[in-house]
Parts: sequence; structure tokens; C-alpha cells
Amino acid sequence: MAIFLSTYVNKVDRKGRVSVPASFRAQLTPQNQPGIVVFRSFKLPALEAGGFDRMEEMSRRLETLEQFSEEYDSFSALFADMQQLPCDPEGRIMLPGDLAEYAGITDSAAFVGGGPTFQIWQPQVFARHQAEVRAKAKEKGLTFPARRPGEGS
Amino acid sequence: MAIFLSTYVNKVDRKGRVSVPASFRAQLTPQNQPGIVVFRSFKLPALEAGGFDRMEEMSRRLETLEQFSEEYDSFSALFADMQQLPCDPEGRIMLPGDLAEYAGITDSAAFVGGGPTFQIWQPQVFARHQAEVRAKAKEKGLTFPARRPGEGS
DNA sequence: CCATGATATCCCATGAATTCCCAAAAGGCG
DNA sequence: CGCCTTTTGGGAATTCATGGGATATCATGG
Repeated sequence: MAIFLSTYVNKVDRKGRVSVPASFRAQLTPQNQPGIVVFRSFKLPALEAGGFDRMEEMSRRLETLEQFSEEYDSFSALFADMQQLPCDPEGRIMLPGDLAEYAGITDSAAFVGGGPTFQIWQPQVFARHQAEVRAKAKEKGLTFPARRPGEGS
Repeated sequence: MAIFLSTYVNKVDRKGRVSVPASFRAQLTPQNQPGIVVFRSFKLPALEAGGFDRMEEMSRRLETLEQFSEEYDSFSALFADMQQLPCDPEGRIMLPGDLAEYAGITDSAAFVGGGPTFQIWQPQVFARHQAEVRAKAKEKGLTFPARRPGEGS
């Protein structure tokens, strides 16, 4: 299973292209489908992304929900919002205008590893968000590795 | 299970490379991935580090949480701050500038064994920290956790 | 069905940063 | 005292991000 780590900030050129970090690409190439799949995050001003296999996984999970339930509908709506972005030979993607706009991305983009998936942010917006999350994590005392649920300190 | 013991101080050369202590490497080589995973400690001016397997475990645990839940988010945020640092053939890693800066590391780094993981410190900062911790432990008369029922030897 | 313009894709070039490779110092051990 | 492992150093080769020009693809209107 692919694992996306660390944060990389790359430039968006005037044609709207951005390099996907090489280490992310390395996680993606094993797939049959080249490129990434992206959709707008529910909660955050950012884009959720992953390999094609990740979306297949989400599709399988969706099937565990009851069809015609409200939950099912809202998640299946996610798939309507997804776009598959192919990589060019140099490993870049073209960020469609509507997605870039949603995330507020203009001249550079932060690729943020999140384990099995990753996100794409406007760098400064991410920096603020990251600071908040880090403060919370500190409160909660998350460590490396995080304590297992049930394994009280 | 890898166990990291003792403290080693190695030099950082002008390219930003440091040797990982040979005994640490010996603990890491059994893994498929050569190299270590590092992130900034929440509480301390130091870097937390471990083998790649630690991180895979985190990723697996993350998969057991519901995506888009708050718990999932704060957990996956840890990955954004982690960096996988591969070893070169001589057993060195490249310490990225932002991490080195966070720990105040410039020309030498202390690798501090911490059992299943280890830390990387600026040597003098670590010396002070070490002294404090020992003093506190003595004061409090710390005890070591007993074995839990049901856990393997 | 063709012409036209805009968009997207490919291909190559450049500079910077990283990684490899070889080799010398330093330290440990018999 | 000499051998072996480990650390350290630097030059060469490679990878990577980025930019621009040329070519292909698509949608639109005629």
C-alpha cells in the first residue's frame, strides 16, 4: 500500500502545471493507472488526492453503506466531484481551474502527505492549518508511534 | 523488534550529511526499506526517529479509523511532518534544513537511543535536557512499568 | 465536413539539489 | 602494532523541479 509522507511545496507555472513530488510519484507508479485522483475536501479549503487504487478502495467502502441512505448519497456525491489527473512525462499534473480556485492555489501548491492519501493546499493556508493541528496534537499527547486506544499511559 | 541504545555524537558535514550510528543501522537493516523516518518532536527541541516499519504500523492503524473523522484527520496530520530519510551507501542521512533548524543542529548531531525509537538532538541541548530529566527522575523516585498481563515476552 | 482557435500534451533544455562512488582519517580490538 | 570497522570528506554523475517552444487534440462556429 502506498504511503505519502512529508510536505513539498512546488510551483505552478503559467500553464497551470505542478510537479507531483518524486517520492509521491514513486508510490503511484506501481499502479496500472498513471496519475492521481483529486476531489475537493468536505471540511477544508484543500484538495484530497490519492492514487486510483485509493478510489477503488473508497468505492468498496461505499458499498458497505446502505444504499439510498443519506450517508450513501453524500459519499457517492464525492465521486462525482473527483477528477483523474494524468501526469505528463516530467511528472507534472495540470490543476483544473475550479479545483485550484477552491483551494486558493495560484502560483504554488503544497503537497501534504497523509499516509494512504495526500492533500494539496495553498502553502500559506496550510501553514496556518498545520500550526493549529500541531497544537491540538500536542495537547492530546500524540507520539511516535501514537498510543494504541486502550493502552492507557 | 529494533532496540536503540546509547548515545552517539556524529558530525554534520557541509552538505548536511550525518552518519547514522552503525549499531542503529544494524537494527534498521532487517527492514526492507533502508533509512529512517524522522519528525519534529511535539514537546522537545529534538527530532523523533525510527525505522520505516513504525510508520507502516501507523498507516495500518489509520486505516482502521473512519476517513473524514476528526480522529483520522489529526492522526494523518502526523504524516505531513514526517520525512523518510534514506541512507547513502556509507550509512549517512541528509538532514533537511528545516528539521536541522528545529533542533538547532548545525555541525554535529547526537543520536539518542530510546528503546524502540531514537531521537536526534543538538548535543549540548541534549546534555542539559538529560541532566534535568535525571534530576527529576531521582527526585520523584520513578519506577519502571511492570509487564502487562497478556502481552508477549 | 472543414476551418479555427484555444487548450492540452509532448519534447527538450537548464540549473539546482541530491545521490553515488572512491578514498582518506579515526577509532576499536586482538 | 597492525587489521578491521566506522566515520568523514570531496568530486562526479544523476535525479528532480521548472521553463519554454513545438506538436497534437479538442470544441466551436461556419
